[in-house]
This record gives sequence, C-alpha cells and structure tokens, in this order.
Amino acid sequence: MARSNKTKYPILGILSQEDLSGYEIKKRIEERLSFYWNESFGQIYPTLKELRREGLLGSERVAQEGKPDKTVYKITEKGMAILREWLEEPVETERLRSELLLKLSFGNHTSTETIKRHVDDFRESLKKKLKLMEIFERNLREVLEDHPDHPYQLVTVLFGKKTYQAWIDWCEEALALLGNS
Amino acid sequence: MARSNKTKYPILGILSQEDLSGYEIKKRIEERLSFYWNESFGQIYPTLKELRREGLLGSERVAQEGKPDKTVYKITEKGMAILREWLEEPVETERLRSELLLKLSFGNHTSTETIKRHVDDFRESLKKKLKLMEIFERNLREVLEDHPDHPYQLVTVLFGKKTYQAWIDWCEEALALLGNS
DNA sequence: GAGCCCATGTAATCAGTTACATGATTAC
DNA sequence: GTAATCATGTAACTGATTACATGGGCTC
Repeated sequence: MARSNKTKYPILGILSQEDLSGYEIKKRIEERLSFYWNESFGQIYPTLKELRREGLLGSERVAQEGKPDKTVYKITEKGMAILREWLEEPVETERLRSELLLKLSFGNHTSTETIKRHVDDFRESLKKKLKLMEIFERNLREVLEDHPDHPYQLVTVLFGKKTYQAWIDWCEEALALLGNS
Repeated sequence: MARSNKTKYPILGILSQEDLSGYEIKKRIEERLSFYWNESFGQIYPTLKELRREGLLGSERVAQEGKPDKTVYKITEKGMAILREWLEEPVETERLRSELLLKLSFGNHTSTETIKRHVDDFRESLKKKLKLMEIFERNLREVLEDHPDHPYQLVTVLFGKKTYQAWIDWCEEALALLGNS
C-alpha cells in the first residue's frame, strides 16, 4: 500500500506487557486490538525476526508439555525506547474508506429498497459490535475500580461505543430520509 | 493488499453522471468522494484503459483551446449494467484502522500529556472536517428543495457529520478521563 | 525563465492478505 | 485416522501510493 509499515509497533506494544511467542502475539492482537488494528502471520513472523536482528527483541526457545516448542520474545531496553519514541510522534491519520457510502452516492442508479437494505445490514452488524463494546466496557470498569491508573484500554473501547452508536443513529436517519423520497 | 480492486466502481459511478477525462475524474473524486474514498492517477489511468478494452467505456479525443488535448470517456450500456450489478451486491465492510487508538492502548508507556496532545490534535482536525460537512450540508439541502429525489449525496454528508461529531464528543470524554488519572 | 495547471502515463516500491507447507500434540 | 489446536514460516499475488517522465500552455 505504500503507507508506512507499522507492524512493529503493535508487536512492541504487546511485548511491553508480557513475553510471548509469535502465535500468542497474534492471539493477543485479535483479542485486544482487533476492532481497530489487525496483523497477519505473514507480517508478524518476518517482523519478529527483523526486530530481533535489530536488537529490539530478545528470544528464547521454550519447551512445552503437550504442545510444540515455541520461541518466546522479550522486549529489550532498546525496543522500549523505540516504542516510547513512536508514542511521542504525531499520529498519522488514516483515511476513512467506505464502500457503503460509495454505493449510496450512486444510489440513484438502483432501487431505494436496495440502498435501504444495505443500510439495514450495516445497522445490524453495528448492533452486534456495540454489544461487544458494552461487555468490554463493563469488564474494564470493574478492573478500573481496583487500578484507577490505566484508563487507556477503556478509552479505546469508549471510542468503539461512540462510533458504533453514531453510525447506528445515522442508519436510522438515512432510512427515514430514504423512506419518504 | 489483497482486498478486491474497487477502482472501477467510483470511475463508472462518476462517469454515469457526466463524460470526463481521467484527469477530471480524479478531480471529481477529490471534490465529491474524498472524505470516504480516494483513487490515485496510478490507479485511474490503467483502469480506464482496461474498462475501455472491456467495452464498459467509450472514449473520444477532444481538442481544447488553451489547454492540452484530452481523452474523454463515456460510459456504455454495458458499463451501466456492471455499475447496477455492483450496487445490488452486499457491501464489503472494511475494517477500522486507527493509529491513534493503537498509541492510546499503549499509553501507559508515555506521559498523560503526550496522549492528551494526540487526542487534542485529533479533535482540532475533526472540527475542521465537521465545518466542511456543515457547508456541504447547507448547499445540498438548498439543491434538495428543488429536486427532492436524490438525497443520496446528502446522506453521505450526514454520515460524515455524525461520525466527526461523535469523535469530537469522544475526545472530550477521553480528555476528561485522562485528566484526573 | 520559473513555476503552476492541464494532461497522460509508467515504473518502482511496498503493504498486507491468502495460500501453502510442515510438523507436533491432543482429543474424538 | 482425522480433525483441531499449537507453532512457524515462505511464496504468490495484488492493491495502492509515490516518484518519475513528458510535454503543452499560461502567468508573473
């Protein structure tokens, strides 16, 4: 895509919290970041090797019982420094990209029903996502009662909530506007 | 990226409204779609040739006074059929990707001030975008009074408004949460 | 003559997904 | 035995941006 390769940052970030293998890093990203960030194995494994070569990670072969051996990576002081450096830098904003809006904007070439169906499908998918966010929120608020220091995870979940709720509201608005046209 | 190539659809869509050259198509996309869709020349010109080869577009060389000649493309009946077909198909939802949220989620490794600065920068950029949307909205509502059929453009602008407003609200919420931590 | 807009295109580069390959272990 | 999970990796493909090249005409 010729946008800069950011794969190393989620990896460094995840490894700043615990030592993990590539396979486990993938799982953590899916569990914790997947609603706003994703990485595939095809990116993770080569990046891990590179980061190790650059001295941002150390690695250790670990034997497991009942499972294959794994290579566990550990972030180095140099790796932490790079992570902190990146955290300081201005955020590169990525552009929105929405096939739904693209279809909507050429909606005059199909039936209103078709367009309304697309909007409705979108709304249903959002409702599910919103429910997930609400579950995350409840869990995080419980944790936060004991550890009021790290509200960061909660803040990202609130972003999801706000976004999905706004989009649901927009769906209602859009359906109303298209209904009597 | 291995996500399917959609470049042809904005091109067909734009050409369903007026006959244009590649250069003009780029301008139209920037003017009308850029807040949720973008295409570069590197995609547009090769795609135009391909669409012409497939018979979805016709082309004509047009001389201009005071400007270089241009190749104006015109959508064919076959092209319109492909556009309508795509409009019927279910929307492929693309994933959110946010470097801001990524930085936030590892925010415990830097100062609260740094994170708040990122959020604040984001909020300022959103305010500008929101103002733009409001201008678009006013213009479109004026047009809509005379032509109450095609509310589609307006609906996409309302999406922008809703999204940006929600994100601004989230910024306030986030700053408050981070403020007393 | 410098710099900008119009106009079209290609090449280089890279991001990122998907498919494929391999192999261990566990559970049915 | 076969499917599922754990674990690691490579190769193929392609989407998409950016840079580069070219050239006409306009404005200062």
